[in-house]
Amino acid sequence: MSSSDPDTWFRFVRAHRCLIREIERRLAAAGLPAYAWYDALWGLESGPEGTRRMSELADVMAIERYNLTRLVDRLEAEGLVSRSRVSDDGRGAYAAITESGKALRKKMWQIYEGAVDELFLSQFDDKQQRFFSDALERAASAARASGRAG
Amino acid sequence: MSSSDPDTWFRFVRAHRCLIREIERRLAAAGLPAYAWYDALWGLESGPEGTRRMSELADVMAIERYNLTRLVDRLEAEGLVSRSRVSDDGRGAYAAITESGKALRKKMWQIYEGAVDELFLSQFDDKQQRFFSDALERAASAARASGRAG
DNA sequence: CGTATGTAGTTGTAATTGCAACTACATACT
DNA sequence: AGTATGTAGTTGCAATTACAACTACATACG
Repeated sequence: MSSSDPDTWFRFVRAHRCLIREIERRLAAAGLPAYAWYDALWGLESGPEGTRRMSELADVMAIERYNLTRLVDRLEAEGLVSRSRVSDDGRGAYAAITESGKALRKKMWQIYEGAVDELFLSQFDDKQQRFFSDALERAASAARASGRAG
Repeated sequence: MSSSDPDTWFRFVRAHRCLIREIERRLAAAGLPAYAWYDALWGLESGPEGTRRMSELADVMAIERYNLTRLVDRLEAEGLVSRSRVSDDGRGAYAAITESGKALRKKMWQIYEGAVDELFLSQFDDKQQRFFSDALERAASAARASGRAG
């Protein structure tokens, strides 16, 4: 059964927009950069040695590679990230988070986590959160799988 | 309680991105316009007489007004929407969906609904969906309220 | 009435994102 | 080795989105 009540979907989309917007607002109010930067910094810091291949990072962040190229350009220009070559694959590039990048991420996290707790996580109890979390992960894989298949 | 496990949040964001990406991919594959157009068309069609004030539509869609202006410009250029003045408020403008706009929305919905059912709604049973739907709505209002206040 | 302040919508311009094409290298197959 | 095909990453350029400033009108209040 399930299906056929798309209202849950529309609420999902609206909640996402409102939450991101409020998080951006709070970050900006604190003089911090946009959400997307956090995402990239965490994508790196959560990888081995704070380092990932470009394509791997794009995959973790679920964004397109050509967008990542320029995002990393901007982060690198601010000294938050550094690039290097991959030794065994002449095509490849690594991005690594710098100390300065780690410090910024931490600072952003103070604002970001507060907003997520207050506005989002507080709506669920632990059990609901676990269920929800798994369902979302299934949805994401289904979407990825469908995209790869055609 | 709850809180302090932001993983659910990150899965939420990733699921949103993957799903939107896959929906866009399917729409493009069917030669149809982007997701944002659907959103605006439905925002209008779901209003009284298929009409809304610009600011009301922006609010329903949870996007910024200055972005809506140009989105409606594009829709109007394609004959999907028409604009008119508000009689009792000289500042205001209405947007209304046209027959051609309704037809396109319907066509897009065939693709869109299929993707939402298959990839998203199928992850929940009815009860979970109801709970989840309510929690998302609470989160969205909390975010909006917080934005208006501080 | 006349001025101050607020709201609706738009516009100029900068930043970001999306698409298609490109370079450089890797892998597979002859 | 030599050619064909695939992958990683980047770049040019068009489309979209974000921010700040603006026009036009409304509302409040002297």
